[in-house]
Formats: sequence, C-alpha cells, structure tokens
Amino acid sequence: MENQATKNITAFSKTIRLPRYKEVTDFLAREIADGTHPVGQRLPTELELCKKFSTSRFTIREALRRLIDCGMIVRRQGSGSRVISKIPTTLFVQNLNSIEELLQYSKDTQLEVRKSEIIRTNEEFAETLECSINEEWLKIETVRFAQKQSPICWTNIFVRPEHSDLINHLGKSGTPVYTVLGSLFNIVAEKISLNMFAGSMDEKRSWIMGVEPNSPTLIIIRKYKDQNDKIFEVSISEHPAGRFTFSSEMQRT
Amino acid sequence: MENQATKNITAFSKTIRLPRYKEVTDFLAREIADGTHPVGQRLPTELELCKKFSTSRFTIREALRRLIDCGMIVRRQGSGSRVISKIPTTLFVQNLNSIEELLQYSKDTQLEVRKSEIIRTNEEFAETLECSINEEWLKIETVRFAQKQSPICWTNIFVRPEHSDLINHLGKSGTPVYTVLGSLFNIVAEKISLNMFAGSMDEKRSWIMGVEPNSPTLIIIRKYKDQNDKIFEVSISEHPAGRFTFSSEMQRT
DNA sequence: AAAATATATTTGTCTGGACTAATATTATGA
DNA sequence: TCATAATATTAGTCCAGACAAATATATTTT
Repeated sequence: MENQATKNITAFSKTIRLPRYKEVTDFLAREIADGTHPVGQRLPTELELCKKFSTSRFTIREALRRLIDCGMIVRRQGSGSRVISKIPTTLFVQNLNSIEELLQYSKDTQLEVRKSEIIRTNEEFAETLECSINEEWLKIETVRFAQKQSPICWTNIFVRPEHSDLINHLGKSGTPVYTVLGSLFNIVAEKISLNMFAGSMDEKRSWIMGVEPNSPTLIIIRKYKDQNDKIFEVSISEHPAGRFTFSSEMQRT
Repeated sequence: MENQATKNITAFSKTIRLPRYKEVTDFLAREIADGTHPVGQRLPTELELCKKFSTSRFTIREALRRLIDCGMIVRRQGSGSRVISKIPTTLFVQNLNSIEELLQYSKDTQLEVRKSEIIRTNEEFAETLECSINEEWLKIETVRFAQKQSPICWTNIFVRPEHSDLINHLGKSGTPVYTVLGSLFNIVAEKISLNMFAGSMDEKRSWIMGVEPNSPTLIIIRKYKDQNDKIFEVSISEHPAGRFTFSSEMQRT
C-alpha cells in the first residue's frame, strides 16, 4: 500500500529513518487536523490501523500513546479511540512545590479562626459555591498572620457540614487547608480553580486588617474539586496591598 | 523468589489482581522512596529487573514508563535509568486554551500602542527584567480595549531591542504578544512566571483609564523565558477594579 | 597523556503471537 | 416496551524473541 506515512525526512542527501510509530503518529495527527477524523468521532481500531499501515499492534499502540500524551485522543477499553482535539495541546505545568507556596502562603504563618457558623445558601452563596439554594455549608472566618505582624489576609472558608471537624485542625500546622481536609477525610483535590481580581476592603475588615477603609485589596477565590467534580472547599481571601504577592511559574512540557 | 511486589490487594475477601507492571512500579517507587536507589544513582538495568521480577522486558519497560511519567526517573539509551526524585511529583496542568484566555484576555480586544522608546536599565528595571544595569530594552506603553468600551488595562511591554519589529505587528490580531514574538523571531516560551498583587493607580494613568486617582488595581507582572532561561519579554499590566478577573483552572495529573 | 578506535552495554524500536477486561451490540425474555 | 442475558468488539496486559542506536568502557594508536 502506498501511503503518506512511509515518507521520511531527507537531509543532506542522507535519509534519516523515522521510527515507524512516529510516522503513524504524524499521519494520524495530520488526519485529525484536516478533519478526516473529526473531533468526537472514533479513530479506526488498532487492528484496522495494523492492516492500514501493515505493522504490528505494538507499533500502533505506541503511536496512539503519543496522541494521548499530546491530548488529541482518549481511549477506553472496549470502546475505542475518540478524537478530543484537533491540535496538540501545549501544556504548562506547575509542580506541587510551587503550588503549595502559591496557593496557601509560606509555612510560618498562623491561621486564626474568628468565627464559624452553619449557613444556608442564598442566591449569592449558591453562585459562589456552585451549588443549589438552601444548602447547608460551614462558614469559617479566619485571619492569617505572619509572626505577630500585621495580618496578611482575611479569609472566609466554606466547607460542607460533614467536614466540620476541620475547625479543630486549623492553624496548627503550616499546611494548606485543602490538604488538611484531604488527610482528615481522604479527599484528593483533583481540580483547583482560581479567580483573582482587585477590590477594596470594607470598613469592618479594614479595621481588623489595620488599613484604611476602601483601600485596595487583592481578592482570591479558590475552589477545590474532588474526583467527581464536586466542590469540597471554597475560600475567599482578601489581601491588602503590599501584604501579599501571588506568584506562579509555569513550564511547558 | 519471594518479593514484596507479588503482594496484591485483598478487599472483601476477593483478591484483586494488580497488573504485573503496576506491582513493579510500586515496588521500585517504594525502593526509591526509602533510599535503596538514591537520587542521582542508576536503577538496575532492564535485564536485571527482568530476572529479579521474573517477567518480560515489556512489563519492566511498562513499569519504568510509569516512573518516568511521574517524574521519578529519566532514561537514556545506552546509559540506563537514573533516579531524579524520591517522590512522585504531583503536577497540576493548565492547557493552552485556558492559558490563552487567562494570560492575554479574550480575542476581541485591541491593543493600542501609546508610546515606545529604547530605555537603558537602571537598578529598578534591572531587577524587574532580571538583567544587568545599563542594558538596552524596548519599552512599549499600551492600553487594551474591549470594543470601544473603557480600557481594560494599561500595559508596559519590555522586549529586547533586536525584537523591535514587534511594534509593527501589535494589536492587529487577538493573539497574545508572546506568541507574536514567537512567530516573528522563532522563540518558544518555555517558562512563564506570573506575579500578581494589589496596588493603586497613579494620577496620570487613572486619567487615561477613566478611574479615580489611587483607586484599586490588579497588577500583573509576566515574564516569558526561552529554552535557555533567558527572558525575552516582560509585561506589567494594571487593571482597575471590576475590569478584569484573572481565572485559572488546574488539574491534577 | 591524549586522542582515536573497537567493543560491550543498555535502552529504543518492532514482530507476532496470546489471553483478559471493559464496553457495545444484539438477542432474548418478561 | 423495557429490562436482562448472551455475544461480539475493542483496548489492556503480557510473553519471547530480534535487531538498531546511543552510550559507556576498554583498547590501541599517536
């Protein structure tokens, strides 16, 4: 069979032989890009590809693995390979070290619980917590300090009532709240979403934080989701100007 | 041979058989964690592992691949497998879609160049640009608009003088500046670092941005580095409160 | 001693099989 | 018609080999 995938790169009058699986990867990637295999559709099965490229299943699987790695297809046993993206997704990664540092401050800070109460979600809360109205949540008002200095931020933490025991374990360690929840109730943060914007601090809080009313603040809303995309923690932090810098480094893979 | 790796999980009096390669992965990961194979040292060769676990090379390679995926080892043909980390790095990923959205706003915004000049770095600039004093950089002052509405942000862009041609290609497309640089000069952003904090807007800018002087702003400093860790672009944006939300979603891998 | 060469080692690529587990589809029964 | 069971399909896991390519090591040459 004559197909494009058998082409190899020729440079300086010397033919560089690409690995067979690489040829297949490139060929399929091109077919996905040009719409031969539209997003949402299934790729040919492994056996079909074996015949088409007259190669072994190993080679085909190796090729398909590359497509998985660059986020173009997903595969499910018994079901097949489904195209999920026309273009290879360039991923930027953050490792846990930086995440810990950037998500919940340095290790030598203390969290002081000022108040905690069970609330029922109204429209506003329901939107923030991405839940329905009239649900019960535990609201914990906290202030974070760095060694007896002015407070770094005011944080409202929302967790589900069944996780109320969290209060007894707050502030005692330098670890982020979501990891405390994780170890207490065996929850793994699968997704973290951040929303950051500028705002100004209301009078009551500015008094506690030791700044002028209506002074600039950095507001960060963090939502932590588990494997089932269910939110298990939401925190809303307000940082007066100059007290906190959110920094993040991302690397291409 | 009796080894730990042959243990399987027993739950509800039913033995769940783990894949062979998974057992090997777990066994090696444990050995790496407890220092049997210290960081920097080489793992046994594939053939040795084959004998040790009395399994085929395929299974060993599948196991080692998992260790690569979680960032614990690197492998080089002819050299072997070298331990690079005791713990599996929990990575959070962001894909390009979200990156594009969050890094440089939506597609229907325009960038207006207000001024551009070659500057020489003083101490302050040198720190921001992570370079030495007295270097030449091109400074571009821009304002970003969304369809004839109030400006979203004020942005100072710094690039190296050899990339001055960038000015002629700004604002014409909705693509991020760093990708324009990439296509013009064949630079790939390998690392992106972000620093975000609250601030207040000075009088001159607040006039242009249409807000009160000293009103709250979200300041974002972005640094783009190439493969050699050399900074090729730095941008400093100031967003008046209410005009911009930085949002980011990260997923565990 | 340093450089070049030959050899051994080690991972990369690949074949052709086999069985298993998950899923989709079809046929059957209520 | 709807739910259940049987069957077919498809990817996941695994073996025993083979050769190629990159690297490391030992040997020879200069």
